[in-house]
Amino acid sequence: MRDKIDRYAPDVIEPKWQKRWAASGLHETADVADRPNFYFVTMYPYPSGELHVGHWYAMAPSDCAARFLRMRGHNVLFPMGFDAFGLPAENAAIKRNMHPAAWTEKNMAHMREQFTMMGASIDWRREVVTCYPEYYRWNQWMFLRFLEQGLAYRAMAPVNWCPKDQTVLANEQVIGGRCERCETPVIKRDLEQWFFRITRYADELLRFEGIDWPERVRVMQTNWIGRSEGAEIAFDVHGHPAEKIRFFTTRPDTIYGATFMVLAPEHPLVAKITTPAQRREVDEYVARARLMEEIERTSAERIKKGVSTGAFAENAFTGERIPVWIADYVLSTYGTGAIMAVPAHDERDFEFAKRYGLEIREVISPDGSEHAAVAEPYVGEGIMVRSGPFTGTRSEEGKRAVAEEAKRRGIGGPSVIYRLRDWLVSRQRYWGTPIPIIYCDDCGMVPVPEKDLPVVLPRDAPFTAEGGNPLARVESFVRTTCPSCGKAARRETDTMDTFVDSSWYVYRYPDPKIDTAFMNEAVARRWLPVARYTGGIEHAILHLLYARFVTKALRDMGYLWFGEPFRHLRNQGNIVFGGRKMSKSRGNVQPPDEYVARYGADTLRLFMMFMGPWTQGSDWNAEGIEGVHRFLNRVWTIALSEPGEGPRDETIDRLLHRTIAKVTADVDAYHFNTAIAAMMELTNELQHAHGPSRAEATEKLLLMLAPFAPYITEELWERRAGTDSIHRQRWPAWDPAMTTLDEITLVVQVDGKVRDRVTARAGLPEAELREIALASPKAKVALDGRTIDRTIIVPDRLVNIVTRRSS
RNA sequence: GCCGGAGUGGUGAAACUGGCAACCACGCACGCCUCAAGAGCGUGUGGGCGAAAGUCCUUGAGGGUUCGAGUCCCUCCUCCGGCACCA
Repeated sequence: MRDKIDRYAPDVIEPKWQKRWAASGLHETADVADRPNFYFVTMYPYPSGELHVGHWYAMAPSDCAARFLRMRGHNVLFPMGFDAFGLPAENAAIKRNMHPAAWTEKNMAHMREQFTMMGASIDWRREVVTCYPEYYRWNQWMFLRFLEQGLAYRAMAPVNWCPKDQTVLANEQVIGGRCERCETPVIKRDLEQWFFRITRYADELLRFEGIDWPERVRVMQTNWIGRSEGAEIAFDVHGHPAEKIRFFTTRPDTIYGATFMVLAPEHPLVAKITTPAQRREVDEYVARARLMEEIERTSAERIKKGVSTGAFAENAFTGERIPVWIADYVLSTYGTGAIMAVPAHDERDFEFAKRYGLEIREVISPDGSEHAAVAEPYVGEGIMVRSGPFTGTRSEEGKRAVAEEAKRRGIGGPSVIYRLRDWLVSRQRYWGTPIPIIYCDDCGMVPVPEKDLPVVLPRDAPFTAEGGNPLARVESFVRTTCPSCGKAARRETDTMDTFVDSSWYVYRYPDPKIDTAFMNEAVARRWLPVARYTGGIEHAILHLLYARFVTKALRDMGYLWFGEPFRHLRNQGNIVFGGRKMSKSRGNVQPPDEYVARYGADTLRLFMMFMGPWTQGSDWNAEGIEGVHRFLNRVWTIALSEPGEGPRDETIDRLLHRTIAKVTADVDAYHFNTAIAAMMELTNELQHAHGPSRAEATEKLLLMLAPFAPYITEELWERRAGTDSIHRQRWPAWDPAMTTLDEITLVVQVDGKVRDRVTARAGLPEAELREIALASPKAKVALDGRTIDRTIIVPDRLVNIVTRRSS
């Protein structure tokens, strides 16, 4: 029998089924079905050229879960697309003299083939490609809506600037303070930039009610938003009656210890209040701070240096004149860019005061008594001392009381600030969505009228190594007429951050072709919001936060009926190779194709899932791939051999039910590795089984394996004369009564040490278990000379005989 | 420094609400099959002592709770990830 079976040949059967599935439309999802709809999305990739092992690790298990949900009775939409705008395409244009569009198209074509090779059950009719005008016109449409709502605005902002390439860089293009391309240290430059007002949603973004997201991601977003409660207070500046220095503090209870103030070097008041005597020193310091910003300024433990402005402010609570300094440890981008410095109760202020001989005055005491000297800052809470009318007040109460007093006096009050800053969305780059704005000398800034959308990216642009934005040099693009007055005007040449594209793409999948709205609401109502979203943990903050923000904004404008895009989120860990996360830009990608050629896609899929827990990630090491390949070979042989004659085998039947229950629970929980281990165990047992139990178990094994290894199971299903595609079958059912063992191994312990193991029938009463244990000869030996105190019985598991200590 | 996550055989790893530590694999060793190689199949494989039966030890370190701890509590160490002068 056995020798008639042909060899398992993935190189033959995989292409065969690729063709057949494409021809039969197996992966096309209907919007209306006799089963409930389920929207399952895996983060789309950047079309970097080819799918590497990291992409497989993201996709293969997700595809398995999508297929599983189909067999479990859902109508699953599992779409795919490409995050097709972005800088690497532009760099490729410069390096290889190839247009970004052509480079991107070539990469997408190759990657689509690779997805097909993988066996991913993608409905390609719904593909979304963000660099097509049909897509990005809706970025532009949204931009205009945001503008109307005050959610998009233009402001001067410091941005990352590479002096050699003469271009602005995105944050992600700044690596260790240097330009990713030429490694020149990056400096800050002030430029007019476009922002999305994400801070308007800061509070709502802190709430995660009703969504099932990993704790880790919620914590990361919460920290990123960084809510702080405290007070905002303003002090007068001596000799400048029109100016006040506003500052934020989380410790208003320490205000009587504010012996000086510090402004960020970029603070607008610096130029106004600096005294002539200090001007030169201040100017030099400010210039230096700007130049060194990225590399030095952010380095962790540097010495705090600053200079005096020569000006004085008045501490409104003590009435004292206090000097105003500038120092780069105060950030212009956080709070108001100014602080009251309380050296006795803040480590940074303490260090600064020590260095420059500024007064250090204790105002919070752990025990309520005053201390003469402050050897080191006390940052905890305590009782206010030397604090005028507040002396004797506890910190918590003092915080509130001081803030209230400031409010009463009209100089401030309680306040909440966030670390989160508005989202800078403009990029001085070609390969992105043009921002739909026109500048007219007479009318000023004019939005492009909706009827004129999309503002199409011109194909021809000068791509040169000198850098700068190629779009700004395309005269035919820049020159236009004012929509408002008709006179000659200039277009905005900045393009949008690609995170804008990805913040709403999941709303496009249900009908990517609709050209009257960003989303086909009638169709989308059947799918949205996303029931399951999977992707890399590296997107925990940026993409996932932006998508939440855009969703809330669209909801408030009446375009969406929900405020959270992703109901359920799970992140796979990273595939690490050579000590770093695998990615094209890091140059450490491992191509999957050679493994596919050698073992087939099913083996590689299975191996990806077998390596370890999916959410944990893994170091890439292909050594174990042989094991899963052997497993598929065994399945092949078993499925094509005759089961033989024999009676039903209850042990096999029970194992089968147990396996179905385990695999079901495991796939649901993304525990692919243990699901595969369970199927391997079943397979190992089936090799020695015969008769109807084996026949039934083999068929159900194939069904369970189908989401993991879609090709081999489809081929075997066909050869075993199964009807239709295996991928249209229902997931096997199990009987809970059959998931228990009929025979158990009872562990007999004496004083917690294992002394014997006895085979017994399952479900015996405690009294009987005790008798069995006491009858064990080995237990008797161990019990010799001891008095039994009590016995602990865990049904079907263990009996522990506890003896009394004899002395 | 702060916030997460994790430390288990030679390796990847498993272990439900505390109940047989190491499932399933890789690798290795020996055997079967073969002219041979590969593939396939079988047996063994945490460590110590022992010829064996057996026996003691073992989940980063140390303490604790418990009849019983990889799992719970305390202290500490190491690694990975994120944030990092955030007022």
